[in-house]
Amino acid sequence: MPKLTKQIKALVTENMRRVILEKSEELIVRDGLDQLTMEKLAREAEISAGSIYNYFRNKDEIVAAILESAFQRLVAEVTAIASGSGPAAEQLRAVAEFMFADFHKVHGLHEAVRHRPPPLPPEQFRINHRKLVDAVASILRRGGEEGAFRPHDSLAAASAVLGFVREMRFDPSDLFRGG
Amino acid sequence: MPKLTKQIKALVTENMRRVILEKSEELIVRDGLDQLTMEKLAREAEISAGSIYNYFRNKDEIVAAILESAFQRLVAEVTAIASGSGPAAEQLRAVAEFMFADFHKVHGLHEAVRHRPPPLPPEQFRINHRKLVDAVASILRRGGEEGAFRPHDSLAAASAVLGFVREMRFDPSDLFRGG
Amino acid sequence: MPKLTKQIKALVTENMRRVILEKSEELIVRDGLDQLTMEKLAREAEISAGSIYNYFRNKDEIVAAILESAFQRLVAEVTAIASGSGPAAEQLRAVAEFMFADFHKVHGLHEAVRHRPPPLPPEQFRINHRKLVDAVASILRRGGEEGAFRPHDSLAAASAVLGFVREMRFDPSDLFRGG
Amino acid sequence: MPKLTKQIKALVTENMRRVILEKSEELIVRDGLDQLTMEKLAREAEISAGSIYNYFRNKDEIVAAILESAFQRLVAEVTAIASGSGPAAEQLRAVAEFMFADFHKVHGLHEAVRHRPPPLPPEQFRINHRKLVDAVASILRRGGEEGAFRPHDSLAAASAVLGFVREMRFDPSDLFRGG
DNA sequence: CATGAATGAGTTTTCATTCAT
DNA sequence: AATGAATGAAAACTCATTCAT
Repeated sequence: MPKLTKQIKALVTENMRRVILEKSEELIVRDGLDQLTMEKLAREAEISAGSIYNYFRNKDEIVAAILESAFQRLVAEVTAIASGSGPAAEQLRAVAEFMFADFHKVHGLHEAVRHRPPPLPPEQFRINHRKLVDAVASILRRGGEEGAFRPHDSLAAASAVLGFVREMRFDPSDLFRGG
Repeated sequence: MPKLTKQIKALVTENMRRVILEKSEELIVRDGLDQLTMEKLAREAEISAGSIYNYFRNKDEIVAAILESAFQRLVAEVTAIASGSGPAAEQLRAVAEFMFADFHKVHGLHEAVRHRPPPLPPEQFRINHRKLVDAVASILRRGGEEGAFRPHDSLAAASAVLGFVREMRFDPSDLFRGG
Repeated sequence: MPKLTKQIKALVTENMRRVILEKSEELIVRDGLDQLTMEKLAREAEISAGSIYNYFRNKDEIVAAILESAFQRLVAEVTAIASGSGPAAEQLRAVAEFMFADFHKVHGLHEAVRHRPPPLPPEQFRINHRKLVDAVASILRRGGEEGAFRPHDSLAAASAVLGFVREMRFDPSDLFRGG
Repeated sequence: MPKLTKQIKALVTENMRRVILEKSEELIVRDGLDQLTMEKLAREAEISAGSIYNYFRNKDEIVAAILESAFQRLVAEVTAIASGSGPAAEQLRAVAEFMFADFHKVHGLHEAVRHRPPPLPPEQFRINHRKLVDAVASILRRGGEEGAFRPHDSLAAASAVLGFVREMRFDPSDLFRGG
């Protein structure tokens, strides 16, 4: 029993953490980081403000966890696409489509958080970002070999692709109108 | 005398505004918008916190002024490059180089401010951003005519270029290493 | 338990609100509204300044609550006297006595607050004030019927009575010395 | 010349003081005491904020001077009426009419100022107020002798009269409608 | 004397975090 | 663990008063 109880407790705890993170992310994406108060988060997660501190040491830890998880989600998805089969051009389109929906959020989160003392561990960010670039680069490289893309520096091109997608969110409606 | 005095005062005032804006920008770029306190700004500008209010109605007005001025600086420079003579490819490189140094700051400012209530007038931002895209697009278009660039949708391509430059700042050191 | 706990909490909360209001009123009456700071009030109520905001949204809400409650107290008492039995002359004396002690405070509060933006809802004030005038007028009317008072316009006379009492506080010691 | 110059200067100074007082009074009556800032007053009096301090030691001194002067105006007028000829009943009506217009202002000022540290010299206020009561009382007394008024305690009655007039301003429109 | 920018103390309000229950 | 009131450290902004020019 004690063992089982412990496991259950761990599950409940993990679930609680997840709920808190999800609500936080939702609120940050919707209203911005500086509009996120512990009270608001507590209300949204349907617990008390004090209880949050049973699951996270402080607010910064929550934000860090969100960033990490959101970025990992993105990296995982893009990596999965890249390691699938099919023509590189198709994969690139798939990546763009997914990122267009999700990258926005992830990078919005990161921007929101870039300048906080202490700056959230940039190392982790670097690693994740590099994985992302690498995944896209691998698609581009393969596309080059397939003859689908012109010769290029695939890392630089990957950055261009990522940057392009990010740029879209500023005003997608204005673009693609010919010119 | 009164006339002269008035002119001098106006100069001093204008200078004070400039100093405050410069210091604010510096601090925001360095530490982020939510780390900018009036006290800190006052210390940096070597005046008292209360004095700032002789030059700006409130904090938001300062931020708005910074954004506007920084963006205008960027737009002005890029537009100047675009309207110069010389091969499009050269101009594009010049734009990229300038933006690589400056865009970072400008867009960092904007990101820092994007989620704040009340959001700085987005209309003005749209207008400036559009000017930027247009300037780059005009270079690309001319480059197309010159045969330097492949056929493309120049507005979309301009976005890609801008996005590319923006992306660089995440980790420029990692890129351009071949691939 | 939760139910009981909730009830107790509600009681404690209500008590806290009452304490805050009482102290505020005391301070306003003693030192005037513009001498009432949240810090001073907190000290007096033996809590922290921040805690007050658990019970009232802001300072204005406190002032409004005080005014409303103080005026209602007065109106209730005077109405009670007026609706009792006994000769009108006696009632009038009772009203005057009570008001002499209390009206001072109530109107002091109102005076203190009359010129503040935003002015507390004047409609509520009008309603309360009218109830007061009506209560006194009813006494006077009955006194007229009883032959205790000369014929008069009872609303106007009620105003005179109220005004008389109010005037007293300026210098009660000087009056009633014959003349 | 020095003598003449000195006189002229004195006149100018006196005029300046008058202007400042008039504007202050105007602003206090219109917006309330706590809305009166030195900057606002300076703007209204068409001088600079700093200059005011050449004519008054500080803000409190201005307020005190206003009160004194306003009250004296009232006392002077009422005393003049009381010492005139004509039936007491007429005089009483004249007093009421004048006060209805002016008392409001004067007492509004006093209320606005009653609770300030240091409390403006209450002694002066007492003296003025007593003069006012006396003037009205003298009318009432003479009216008694003339047989126009019933026998009464004239000091107390004077207070009633003054209070009645003061009361009017709360809601004159509602009164005198019969009852 | 006039000016008006500079000051700095003071005020309201917010919010992450703690802790008694 | 859960709760939610208490705290206290900011933060933005105001304003009477001073003082160099």
